[in-house]
Amino acid sequence: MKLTSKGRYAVMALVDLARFNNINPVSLRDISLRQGISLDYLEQIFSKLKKNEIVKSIRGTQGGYVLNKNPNDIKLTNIFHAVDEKVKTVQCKKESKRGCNGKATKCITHNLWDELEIHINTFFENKSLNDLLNNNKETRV
Amino acid sequence: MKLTSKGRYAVMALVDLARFNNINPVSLRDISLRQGISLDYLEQIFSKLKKNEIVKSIRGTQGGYVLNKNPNDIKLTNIFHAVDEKVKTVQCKKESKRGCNGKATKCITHNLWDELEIHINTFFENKSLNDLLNNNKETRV
DNA sequence: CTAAACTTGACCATTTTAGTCAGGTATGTA
DNA sequence: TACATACCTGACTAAAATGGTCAAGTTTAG
Ligand code: FES
Ligand code: FES
Repeated sequence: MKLTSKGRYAVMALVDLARFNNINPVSLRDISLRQGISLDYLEQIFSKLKKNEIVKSIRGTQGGYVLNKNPNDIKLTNIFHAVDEKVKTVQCKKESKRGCNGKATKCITHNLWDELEIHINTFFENKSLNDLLNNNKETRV
Repeated sequence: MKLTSKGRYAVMALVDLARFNNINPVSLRDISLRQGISLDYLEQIFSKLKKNEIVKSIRGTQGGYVLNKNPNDIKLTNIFHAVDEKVKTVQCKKESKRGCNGKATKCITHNLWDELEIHINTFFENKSLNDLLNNNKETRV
C-alpha cells in the first residue's frame, strides 16, 4: 500500500499555504519553489481543491490561493477526498452483494479489509491542517 | 492508497489453508478453486511464503502446503513482508538525510507520513492468522 | 498594456500490477 | 515402473495507474 504523490503534495502544499495564509494570497509558483513540486502538477491539484471549496482563488497579478475554511476544519479526509486519493482495501464493489472474485458471497477476508479501511480513515479524520501547522509553525514572514 | 491483490490473495489463501491445515496438506489447486484465485499466481505467492518460512511444501501426489508456524504467530506483518506488500507513505529514502524532493532537510509533512505508516503497521502487527480464523471457522471438513 | 497568475484540457513516458505461459522436477500410488 | 498430481521457476505481457509535461488560453493589478 502506498500513498501517491498527489495526496502527499496536496497536503504539503496546503500546509505551506496555511503558513502564509493570513498575509496575502499565495501563488502556486511560490509553493512550487518552496516545496519542490512541479508547477503544472500543482495546478491540477489546486483545481480540485478549489472545486471542493478547500481553497479560494484570486486571479491576476498578486493573485494566488487562500484557504476557504479554518485550518481546524480542514481534515486530511477532506483533502484526500478532494484530490481523489482514496483508501481502497478491497476490489469488490461496496454496493454489490457479490464478492471480489465474482462469487455470490463476500470472501473470507472481506471483514478484515473493512476493518483496515476504517482504521486508516480514522487517522485521516482526526488530523486537521491545524494539527500539522503547530508542528511546523513559521514564526517569520 | 490501495491494497494490492497480491497482499489480499496471500492472506485469503493462508486463511483458507489454515482452516484445513490440521487434516492434510492443502493443494494450491484447491485453494485456487475455493477462493477463485489464479493457480499460476498462487504459485508465485506461495513461493515467497515458503522462502519466508510461513509455509512448508510437500511435493508429489497428495502433496500441498502446510503452515510452518502456529496461526497465532503468523501476523499480517509477516505475510505482507513475505510477499513484498509494504506500506510506503513517503518517497524519500529512510536512511538518507535528504528529503523527498532532494532537499537537504525533511519536508514539512514528513513526520505526518511517518505517523501514518506506524498507525497502519500497528494494525498489521496486531492481527494474527488466528484472529481471522475464529471469525470464519469451518466446522465441517 | 502587460506581466503575473489562475484555468483548462490534452498528451505521454514510465512503472506497477496482475496476471499468463511454458517449461520443468519430485513423489505417492497403482 | 508408469503416471498423475502437485510443487517449482523464470520469462513474458496487457492493461492500468502514476506522475508528470505541454499548449493555449483568461483574468486583473499596476
Ligand atoms: S474483499 Fe470483498 S469479497 Fe473479497
Ligand atoms: S516525505 Fe520525507 S521529506 Fe518529504
